[in-house]
Amino acid sequence: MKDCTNCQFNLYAAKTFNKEQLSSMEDNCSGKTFKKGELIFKEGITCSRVSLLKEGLVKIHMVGVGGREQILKLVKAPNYIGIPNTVGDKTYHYSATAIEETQVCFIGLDNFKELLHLSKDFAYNIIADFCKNEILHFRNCIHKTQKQSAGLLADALLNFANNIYESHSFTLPLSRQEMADSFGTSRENVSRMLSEFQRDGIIKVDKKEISIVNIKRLELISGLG
DNA sequence: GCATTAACCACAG
DNA sequence: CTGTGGTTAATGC
Repeated sequence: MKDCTNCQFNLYAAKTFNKEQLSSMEDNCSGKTFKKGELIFKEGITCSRVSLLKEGLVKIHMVGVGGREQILKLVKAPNYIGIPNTVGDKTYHYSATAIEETQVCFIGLDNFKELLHLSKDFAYNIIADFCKNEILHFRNCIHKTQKQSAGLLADALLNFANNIYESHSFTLPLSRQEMADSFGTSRENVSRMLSEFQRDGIIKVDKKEISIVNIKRLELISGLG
């Protein structure tokens, strides 16, 4: 029934697996589709598996000070989500929610470990991914503490345009509140800034439809902070 | 002082 | 859930 041969994770990280190893993977993974807004895993519960994001877009979020929600990052398929929760106390330290129709494949922890032992390339790819992520997080950390909200909003819009949708026009998958939760401002501020960007001819906004008119200006705002 | 930035509140679609 | 307007507090010329 299941066939992991053409799973993008084989191409992405584990293309060295042989037939037997693949069939072990096939026996031990299970796929599930999540609709926009559906929770994939929740902060606080026990973690016993790794999630492979095969299709879609997910927000990684965590409850912060005073119950305030913080969106840490968006993850686009194909990617792993939740591996850091599989070590130590094996508890999810953050939640993942689908913000677009999303397909996830779960693989049991023991099986995952076995695969790590089986393939150096597989293991190395995961480490490489983590390294990239940590550096990204350092950069993000600096931005969030040193930039003011207009710069952060510009960053967010550029991220959608350049990395997530690879287009100057896109539909925001997040509400204004969620945008605010991404970089620690108020939803009012996000509304206002989007209006201002539009007024200044930098973007065009129609509800959640965004198109970037003047990307140079946006980059300038992002750079100025 | 005066300007800027942003949070909080209230109210209208 | 959004967009606006008023108000207030903090910070920096």
